[in-house]
Order: sequence, then structure tokens, then C-alpha cells
Amino acid sequence: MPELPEVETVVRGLRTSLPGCTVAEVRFGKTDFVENFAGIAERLPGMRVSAVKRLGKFICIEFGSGASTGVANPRANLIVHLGMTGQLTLLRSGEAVAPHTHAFFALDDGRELRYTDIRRFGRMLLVPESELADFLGQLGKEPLEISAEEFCALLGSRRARIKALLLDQSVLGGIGNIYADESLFRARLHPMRIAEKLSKKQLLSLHKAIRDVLADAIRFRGSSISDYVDSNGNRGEFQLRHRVYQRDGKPCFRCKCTIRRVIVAGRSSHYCPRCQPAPRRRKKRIHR
DNA sequence: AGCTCTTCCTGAAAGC
DNA sequence: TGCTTTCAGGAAGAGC
Repeated sequence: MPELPEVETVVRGLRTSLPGCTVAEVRFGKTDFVENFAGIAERLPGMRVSAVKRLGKFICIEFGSGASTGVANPRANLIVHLGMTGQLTLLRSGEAVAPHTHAFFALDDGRELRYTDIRRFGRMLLVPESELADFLGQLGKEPLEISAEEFCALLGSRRARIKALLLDQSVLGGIGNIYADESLFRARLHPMRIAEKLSKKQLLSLHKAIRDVLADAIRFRGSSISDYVDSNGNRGEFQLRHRVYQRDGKPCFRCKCTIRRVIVAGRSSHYCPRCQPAPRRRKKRIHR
């Protein structure tokens, strides 16, 4: 599933050759994952890519005004969320079309940017520059940019389970199920711990664990569990280095104890019961 | 505030 | 063998 490291890998790939290219033609297959597909098909041709960015799990392809359109065409941003199975790949226009490919952006250099998404949990929309600030305002903090102090302040007063908060995109943008579990393992925190009850030391440990895990995962070009590939169609390798994610029933790399799986915040959560001890259950009050 | 449940969608895997 | 059912999950919305 594409999370921050996978999206970052896709963005870095696109960034090497997409800026400067002009869109020649836009075509769509199914459009139920696109907001205002007709508007995108009408607006983008003639516009030139000026930058490619990552915002949490969103890919942001920034378009400046194209050479042919001039002042009448203000800046706009094509925002893409890969959902569960989304792929954004750059190919030559003539190449065979993979099944479930639903968006085609033909470029002026004979290549094509294609969006493929088996389950169509992904999303695509065009955000005018004037509305980008509003869009960004809904996103949580960047896990790789937030300071330790800010991280502690953000989570330390919340009464929700720590795993739920890590997955909440309006708190931190970019962490999904894989990296939440891997971060909690490294910080030795059980996913059901209540954030408010964590010590400063534990929060600082989690902040570092998140940074370390994400940086490692980016170095290995993300985790390919099922469908994830980068902009060149290559799989990542970080799935080979997961310590707990989808390792339930297998021995912990640290202590050999059997990794377990529980549902937290509606998600499978994998943890080592010895390295990540369960929170102490509240003592029952005895009323008289 | 925060939890659970449901919906979206398809393919893989399990069940019969 | 082959058909049917179940499950997985990011995000949003409903209801509690």
C-alpha cells in the first residue's frame, strides 16, 4: 500500500523527467475516482509541469501556465492519491496498456503519464493555485519535518490510542498501517497505548522511530506488498525488512517471542507482546 | 473527543 | 474442479 515512502519514491522518479514537459492530451477510462474529470481534460492540455511534490500521501503535480496559453491560464495542481492499489507510471505512448489503467496524460515528448488502479480507492483532482492553501490546511504535519517538541505537544494531550493517531492523516500526513506498526515496534510501544499516558521519553522515542523507519523505507524505495511500483514500474524492497508487519505467528527478530495481530482502529496491527507490552488495564473502581 | 460500523472496489484465498 | 464467500484496507461519513 502506498504510504509516505512509496509516494516519496514515486515523486522522486517523476521529478527526474516530468518538469518542463507539456501535456498534449488527456484521456480517461473509468472516472469515478476523479473529481471533475471533464475540467481536467479541458484545462491541462497545453499546460507545462513546473514541479512534482509530495504532501503526506498525496502526489502534487504542479502546472505553471503553458507556453501556448499565456496569462489566461493560471497555475493549477493535479493532486493524486494512490489509495490502496494506485500506480502512476511514465511510459512511451505506444506501450501496452496495463489492465485497470484509467487516466492517460500524453506528453509533448512522446511519453505518457498513466494512472492504473485495480480497486480505484485512489483519488484525483485539480486544485487551482488559489485553493491550494485550503487543501493543505486539511493535511496533518509532515512526519519527517515535525520537530520532537511539536510531536510531543501534538500527541501528548490526546486520549486516543497511539496507533489510531498515527493513522489519522489530519494529525500526521503520510503514515499508514505498515509504518505505524513498524514505528511502534522500534519504539517498543503497544498499538493500544493511550497517547496521553505515554511519557515524554516514550514520545521522543516514537518520534525518532518514525523518522528512522521512514528514512530506511525511502532508502529501500518503499514496500511492495501487492501492487506498489514506482514511476518506472519497479518494486520496492523494504517489505523484506519489516520487523512486525504481516509477520504474525513468526518469531520476533529481537526476542523470538511470537508476533501477534490485533485489530486497533479497525486495522490489523502487528506487534511483539514481549517487546511492546500491553497497556495496564484500568483498575476497576470498587463502589460502596 | 473518539470509537465502531459501513461503504467504495477487485482479486486472492479459503470454504464447500 | 469450480463456484461462492470472505477478507484486505485508506478515507470519509454516520451513529453512538
